[in-house]
Amino acid sequence: MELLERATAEQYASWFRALADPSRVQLVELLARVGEPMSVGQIVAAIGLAQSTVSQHLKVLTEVRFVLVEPVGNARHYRINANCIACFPSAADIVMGKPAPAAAGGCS
Amino acid sequence: MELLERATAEQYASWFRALADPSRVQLVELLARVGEPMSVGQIVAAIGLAQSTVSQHLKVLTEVRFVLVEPVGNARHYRINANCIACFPSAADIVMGKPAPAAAGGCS
DNA sequence: ATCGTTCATCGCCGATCAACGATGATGTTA
DNA sequence: TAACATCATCGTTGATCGGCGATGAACGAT
Repeated sequence: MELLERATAEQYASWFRALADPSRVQLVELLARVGEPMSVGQIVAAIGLAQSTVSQHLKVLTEVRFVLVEPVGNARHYRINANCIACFPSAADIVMGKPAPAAAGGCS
Repeated sequence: MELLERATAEQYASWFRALADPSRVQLVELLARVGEPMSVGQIVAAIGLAQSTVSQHLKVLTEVRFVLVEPVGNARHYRINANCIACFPSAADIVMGKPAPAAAGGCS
């Protein structure tokens, strides 16, 4: 009756936690729908939260690599990481015992 | 530049939030691997947390219907809701704009 | 060099969370 | 009825979170 490795469980949990907030869900959906990179200013205008708040959400999403950054001029362009989204462990994956995507932890 | 409906985003977020804790990930994985229903006592023995804590986690998981309950004697048997797990919205689903599973909110 | 723009970070606050022990509710068994 | 077993709920504590305004760092333009 052993358990899923704690470190693995924490990895999964951190991925889920990144999407455990409605604003971040909206943010991800926005970036995915728009398709092309967006600046923070554009995202702020679309989301309707303070700039600092948006920046914080973007930090969370980039840390788990759901979102990628690219500095352009003095701005920063954020875009969806289609790769990581695709390899996101759905609950079904966990349940069915599929191995962690991309060799246990690395999302390109 | 409109957004994903707020209520929809909150629905998704609540699903993700249910798995945003490593102990609950372990719990779900355990129930899924074992396959058959487990009593709270069995789960407590396997997880190694206090009974009240396990009970609380089970409440969270049943509220989003990842887990189902069935009273048996004076015990309660918890088991994976394979249905709901299968229809769990992966990040990819959100991104690709798939409709919410099971007519917007109902998991059997 | 001095603005103005763009964005990250800091500090704060109220709210929520995870964990626990203790208690209560419910049903089984003696 | 009287114990006992099983589990949910309550109340508390310390930690984390989401939001904001303010400040600061980096860069382009004047």
